[in-house]
Amino acid sequence: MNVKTLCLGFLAMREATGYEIKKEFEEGFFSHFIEASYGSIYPALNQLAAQALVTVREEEQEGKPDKKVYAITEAGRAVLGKWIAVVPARDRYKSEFLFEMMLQQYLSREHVVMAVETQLAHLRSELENIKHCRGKCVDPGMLSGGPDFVLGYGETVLTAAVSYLELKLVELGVPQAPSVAAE
Amino acid sequence: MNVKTLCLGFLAMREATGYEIKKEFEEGFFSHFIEASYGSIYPALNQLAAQALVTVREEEQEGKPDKKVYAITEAGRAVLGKWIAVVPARDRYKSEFLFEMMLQQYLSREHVVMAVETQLAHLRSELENIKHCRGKCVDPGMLSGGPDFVLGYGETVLTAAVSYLELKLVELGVPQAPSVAAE
DNA sequence: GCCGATATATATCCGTTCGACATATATCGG
DNA sequence: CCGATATATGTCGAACGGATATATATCGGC
Repeated sequence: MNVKTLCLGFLAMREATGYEIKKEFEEGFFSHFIEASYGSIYPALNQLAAQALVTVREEEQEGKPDKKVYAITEAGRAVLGKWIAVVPARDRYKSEFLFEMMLQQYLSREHVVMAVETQLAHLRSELENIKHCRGKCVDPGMLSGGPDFVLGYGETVLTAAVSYLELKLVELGVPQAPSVAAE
Repeated sequence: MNVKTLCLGFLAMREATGYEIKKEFEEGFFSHFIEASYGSIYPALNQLAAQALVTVREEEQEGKPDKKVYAITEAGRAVLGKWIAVVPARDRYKSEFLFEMMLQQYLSREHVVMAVETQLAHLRSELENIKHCRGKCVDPGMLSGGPDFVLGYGETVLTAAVSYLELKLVELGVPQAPSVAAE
């Protein structure tokens, strides 16, 4: 599933600029399971426009740089249906944290504790983000099933991970869960 | 955390060939949170050897291709400690499955059910793999903390995901969980 | 008041990495 | 006997990530 498909999929929900897409891939509904850099988003949008799967509308702004707003076309919606109707590939998961934990014997106890606490902070901030996304989700005529399903999945998995690490911190002899504010 | 570090980290546990490293990244202890292709593993091993962080021993075999067995050096263990003693970066997670679920409205109900069942099969096979790894883990003088911690983390997260999807399948009106043999 | 940091916005560059392919041999099942 | 699978190393092109460049406006701190 390449960046072109990801951008087209996002534009199927609402029109946006390249900058906004990147931001939403970092903070929005898609942030838990999608990653893409400017270096791949901007070329992808150009290609989509060249194939007439999206339209571009240049808007001049005062005090801010001009922007190019991309919107999906009917042809775009049609090919999107084809591009995503494939047997989903295995999830891909990479974790520096677990790699370090695997090689604990090469690290000091202090570093291990720090790494676990860092990971906990990351997981908790993602959980916060999901709650925030749920808040945005209720009012608009939002496609109900999709986001709900996806946010629930993320919430379930992250909550389980947090519980596991909190337990492990106790086993490591760390006083108490330093509350949510320990970012 | 680049492929060079990953290979060095693996070789810190036992000596191996490039082929074996790739296999273990797919099936072994590291498989749940590490990915690397031949196209990056073989060049990485050559670089590690050039820096004298690993040694190479060429072994001729009958009926099989010759192999190059890589083993970490003392210098290698020293730099490994430095390379992994960094604040771990955020986990990276990409999921075609969740992307498709987000865009359910562009898919048929049959496809959604198929996608969920495929995902369930993937998760269950990973869980099986973890159990299998635990089996291998007990007897050798294996570094106890590391693998245990990591396998437990994976087990926790995967189990939570499986439960969530089983529930969603019922909500989708799919008769019954088609047992573990539904790969 | 000015200086640095942050936000908005697009774009390109280089290095890393992936996925597919090439090569070679041996075994196993239909 | 033929194709698939396993062992083993390696390369190549395309995709991709991370950093940087460019331009402007605002906001907070000293």
